[in-house]
This record gives sequence, C-alpha cells and structure tokens, in this order.
Amino acid sequence: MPTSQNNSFAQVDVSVDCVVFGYNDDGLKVLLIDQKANQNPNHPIPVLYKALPGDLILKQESFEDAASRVLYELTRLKGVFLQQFHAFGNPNRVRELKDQDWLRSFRTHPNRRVITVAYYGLVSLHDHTPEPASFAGQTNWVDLGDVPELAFDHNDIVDEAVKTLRSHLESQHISFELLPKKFTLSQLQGLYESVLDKRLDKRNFRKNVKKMSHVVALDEKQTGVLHKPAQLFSYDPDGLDSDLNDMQK
Amino acid sequence: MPTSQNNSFAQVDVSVDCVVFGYNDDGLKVLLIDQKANQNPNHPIPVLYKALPGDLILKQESFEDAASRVLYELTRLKGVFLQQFHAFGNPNRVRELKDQDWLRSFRTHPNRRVITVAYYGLVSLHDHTPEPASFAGQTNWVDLGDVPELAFDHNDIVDEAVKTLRSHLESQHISFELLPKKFTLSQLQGLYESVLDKRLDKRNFRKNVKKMSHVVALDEKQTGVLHKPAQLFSYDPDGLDSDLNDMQK
DNA sequence: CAACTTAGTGTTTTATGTACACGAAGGTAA
DNA sequence: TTACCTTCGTGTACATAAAACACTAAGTTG
Repeated sequence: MPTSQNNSFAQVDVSVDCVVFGYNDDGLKVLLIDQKANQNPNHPIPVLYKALPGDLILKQESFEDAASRVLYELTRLKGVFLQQFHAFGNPNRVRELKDQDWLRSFRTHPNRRVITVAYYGLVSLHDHTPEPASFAGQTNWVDLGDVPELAFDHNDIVDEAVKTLRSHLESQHISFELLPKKFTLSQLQGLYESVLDKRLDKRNFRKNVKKMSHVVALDEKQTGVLHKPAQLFSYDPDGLDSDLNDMQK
Repeated sequence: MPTSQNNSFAQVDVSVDCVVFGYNDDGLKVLLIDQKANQNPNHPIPVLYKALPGDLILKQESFEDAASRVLYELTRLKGVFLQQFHAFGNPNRVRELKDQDWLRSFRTHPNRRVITVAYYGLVSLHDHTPEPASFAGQTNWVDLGDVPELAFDHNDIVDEAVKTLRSHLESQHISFELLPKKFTLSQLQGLYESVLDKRLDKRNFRKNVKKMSHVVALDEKQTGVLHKPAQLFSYDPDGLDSDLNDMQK
C-alpha cells in the first residue's frame, strides 16, 4: 500500500475552469481570455493561446467560490449563474508541448499535475453588455462555431459543456439566465434554436411555452423596435411549483 | 496574486469514491465497506462508520483508472461499469469530528483538505454473486432505503448518485449493466420500478421495450422456475444503431 | 398611405401515452 | 390425472402530445 510519504499518491494542483455561455439576438457565444503574456522581453512566450477563464483554487475555498472568484478576477463578471458539470483529471492534460512555455512562466510547479473542476456559466448579453474595457486581460466572446485551438484540454472542456448545456436546457430552468429579465417569445425561441442547433415551429413552440407555468406574461410590450412590438414575458422561478404539479390541480 | 509558494493555493489530496449499485430480483442495493480498524489496541478508533469504497489517487493515474483500482482493492470487484458524476470539494468535507480519529490513524496528512471525484458503478447481483469471502475488508450490499450514517460526506454522495442514476436510466443504455446477460422483461421492468421508485404498467412497458432495437429477443426460455417460463432477452449495444435511426429505414 | 417587418393565432393529422383484464404455460401436490 | 397456483404474454379504446402548415395584425419608415 502506497503512502503520501513515498510519493505514490498524486501531488496535484486543483483548478476550476469556467465555460461561460453568453447569448444575445445574434447567437450563442463562449467567453475566452487571452493567455497572459510573459513580462520578460528576452524570453517571450512564442505562442499564446486563448483559454477558458480558470485558475487554481485557494486553501479554504469551495469549488463554487473558486469558480466565481476566478471568473471575476479574469473577466470582471459577477453574479454569473455557474454549474459544475465535470472534473477533468487526465494525468497529462497540461503536459502538451504547446503549453509548456506558459506553465514555466506562470506556475510555481510547472510540471505538477493539474486537475480541474469545470463549470458552465450563463450570461445574458442583452442588458449586461460585455465591458472588457475596465480590465487588462483581453476577454473575447467567441461564436460557438468559431472556437479556435485553445490552451491545455480546453477544447474538450468546451465540447463537454455544450453537450451538458443542451441536455440541461429542457430539463432545468436555465434559459432565463441567458435572456434579459423581460424577453419576448421570439427571443426565447431563438435561444432554443441556437442551443439545440435546429429550427423550431413558431406556433408549436408557443403552445408549449403556454404550458410552462414559470413563464409569465407581463402587461408590457417591446419598445424601440421597427415593427409590431411583441409582448414581454418574464421568468417566475416558483410559478405554481415547477410545472409538473399543475395538472394535479 | 497568490502563488503556491505563499501557501494560499490549496494543498489537497485527491480521492475517488465509488457508489456501486447492485441489483437483483429483490431490489437495488449500494455497496458499502466497513471503515478499516486501527491496529493499535491501546487507542482503538471508538466509532467506525460504513463508507463508500474510495481512496487517494496515484501520481500517474486517471480518475477512471483510480476508480477501478480502488474498487478492486477494497472489494475485489473487477470490470465494473463506472461513470463519473460529480466532484465534491467542500473545504470541510473531511473535517467533521466523527471522522477525525480515522483520519489520524490512516492518513499521513490527516488535516489536509481532500477533494473527491465520485463515480457511480453498476453491477448485476444475479450471475455475479458477491463474494466478500476472499477479502478481509467487510463489504456490504445495503438496501438503498437502509443506508446508515456514513463516514465523511458519503451520504450526500450517495444521494447525488441516486439522482444521477435515475436520470441516466432512460437516456443512456445502462439498465443492462444491472441485469444478467439473459434477462426477462419482468426483470427489466422490476429494475425500472426499483430505480424510479414507482410502478409501471406491464403492457405499456413491453410496448416500449419493443421499440428499443438494442433489446433483442433470444430463442430461449427461462428454466428452473415454478410457473410459466418467460422468454429471455439480451442487450445488443449496436442494435441498428441506437433506436433513433430505426425509422429512417 | 404604401411598404416593410415581425407578432400572433388554430386546425388537422399523426404519434405517443395511459388505463385496463384475461387466457396460456408450466410446475406442484394431492 | 387433475386441480391449483403463479407468472407470462397479449390488444383496444381513449386522451394527450407532436408535427405540419399560412394568414392577418400591429407597429415603423419614408
């Protein structure tokens, strides 16, 4: 039986990574940051990748806390809905050549194994317009189709996040995290179409929404739009207790 | 910004824990082990709990590999279907008083934070009768309803595993891991009823099974049974490619 | 006021889900 | 051999949900 003494037990760093999805009327995006550059002008890191916002967790910090802290530190986003979806722990997940230079510049133990707990996050880009202005690190909202090669195994993490998002969209009440507080049914439908990557029938879609007791119609119409204004709706988390009980009267 | 040097980054141990579900005709069970006792007769650990099979991962081991190794070492089970479902990382998850004695006896760093990556496992208790005989550590198949207070946060882990099992039962092809290779439709139905904890209609259930192309009827009947023998079925993982494509001819 | 754009609405057809009861097949025991 | 017991295996009627489909209404702009 191995002991921590004889060093067979893994010495690891633990990080969190956030796959933050942003949505607005022109589609679904992921938030990427530019890997920070080396300060040493003599040995600059030759290639920098885009990456998911993520970093090592602190001593007394839960995964959840770490995820929101790191997200705030790297992107200034606050109060983002975050949900754990998978832990990635392949022993060589940060051992690829492409990532070595960066690790050597920024990690005290560049060769140490790093496992990461991944969260997906949801942000509406309607109200909450992204303001990377105030912050040094470049943040990028990238169309889901255009995600480039990322640092480490972050492409795998994104893929897994997308799968999870798809399967959660219809079973959990998460759409509303990606929409403005007041939204139209066309916006809701557009969101479904973006996430599921398929077209839906307008009349059938609206029929289904009418059954969701947590989507409530407001006495209010869209304004500032160059056509017939749509009715606004909003999300009521406990709209008659989660839909299923509706029919039980 | 903290560095690993100044010790603000978490120093953690990483473990895997397995929630192994076993099924046979009298219901759904979870596999628990007895926490191992101290060898020091002067300072025996006053209370020992049952626990999930789990242990720290090794240096060059993936989570998957660790899960099956640990499960084998603690229970002699081999080739068990295992699936990651959640990482548990509350900073105080191994800091409860009740767990201190055990940690002090068996861990080199009893106060170190431990995060764990949890897997659920599936085992048929029909063919594969449990043989804890050969092995020192007590292994117990406990009815899902009768799970006692467990070590650490293992009760939470079990709860989460049950939720995951329920939601995966109908969307992934996992039932067959809990049944003998040749099974009757009544057994399959019984399994569904145990996991979902509700009764199902026999005729409707069978109608639905007929639509699953990966459940294939064998030319064989049940034997050694004191009533009309049922037809046997088996699982064909690529039965016409996963059901959905059936109708596309 | 004409032209443009998106909103909003119902019906029919098809598929799926739900509720429900009895004869058939084999084994056991008198 | 017969009566009895237990589980197997089946079909239909009804209700609900899914899918396909096109036009009028309400605003804005020029």
